[in-house]
Amino acid sequence: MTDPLHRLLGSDLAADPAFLLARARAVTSGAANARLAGFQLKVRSLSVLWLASQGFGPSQRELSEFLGLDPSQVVALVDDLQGRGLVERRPDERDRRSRIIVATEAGLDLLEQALVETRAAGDATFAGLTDDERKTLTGLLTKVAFGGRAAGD
Amino acid sequence: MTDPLHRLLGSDLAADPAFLLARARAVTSGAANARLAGFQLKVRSLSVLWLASQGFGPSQRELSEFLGLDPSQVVALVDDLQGRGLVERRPDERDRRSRIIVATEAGLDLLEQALVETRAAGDATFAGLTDDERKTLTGLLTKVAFGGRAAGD
DNA sequence: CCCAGATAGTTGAGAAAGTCAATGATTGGT
DNA sequence: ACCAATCATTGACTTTCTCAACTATCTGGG
Repeated sequence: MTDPLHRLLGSDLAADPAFLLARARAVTSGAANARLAGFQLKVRSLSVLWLASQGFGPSQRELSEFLGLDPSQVVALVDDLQGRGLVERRPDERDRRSRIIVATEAGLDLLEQALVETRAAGDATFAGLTDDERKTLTGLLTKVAFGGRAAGD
Repeated sequence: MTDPLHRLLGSDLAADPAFLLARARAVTSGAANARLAGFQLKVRSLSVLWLASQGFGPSQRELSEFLGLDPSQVVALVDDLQGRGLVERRPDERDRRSRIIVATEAGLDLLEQALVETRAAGDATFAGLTDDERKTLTGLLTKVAFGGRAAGD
């Protein structure tokens, strides 16, 4: 085996869900980031842009909580996207402390192109799975990622 | 809903496997790290200790590749564990460039205690899943994490 | 109305993690 | 014996994470 991975696949660690999660995430986001590099985006910034483009009008706090990021990280992310004219910070009429993040036309355009790339990256990294398996995987991951607050709850 | 997560669960992002992987990983490793704090360990260092304790005698390069880390990160990890007397760097008789990492008695003791904690953390974070679902999840994750080089190949 | 306490966003500092190039020792092939 | 490749290590540098502070604003109780 020129492949040192093979040997350690028999370890108990290799069967640990937390470890597998970490490695799978590294693989997928690495691949996605590589494909997004041309757009000056990463999965992080793309996620913000994406959420800003579907009519939800998320506040920064909502982004922070949904993405699992510190509020200050969201500030940096939005600063960057706004500086490039991809999103806007709009006032929230109900709460003047809050800012609503919404994608601009340019943001929507870029998003559309970027999603083509990430879908390609996803197809590559999930190539070993059938369509059914992918659905199963996303279902299970949703439960883990949102502590049971899945669609059915 | 006091819970802002709920609203954004309907977004396309919420159905994206790469995003779910990132969030699920953040949840699980966050919980595990919290439980490991008392041992001055994190999932990273525990993984090294674990792999060093099962008779595989991994070299640092193997650790680096298996864990998906830069070799220099492994140096730091092993330095720390070795400095605390939990692992040793042994010469590889076949290749004197290489160092074999193996857990000490103290390392094995600590590992045993630490694994109790991580199992508890795992039970908590995967509480929403049945045993069958957990098996399915680890199977699918293995394929993603190791690009198809799973047990059966 | 006014106050107290909580919350949204922002800033800045410091720790941890990730990336990359260079180096010395060693290996294997020719 | 030589040369390219490999392993571990170091150091520099960037990115990401985590926290504490601060301002502006909201909410609920008197």
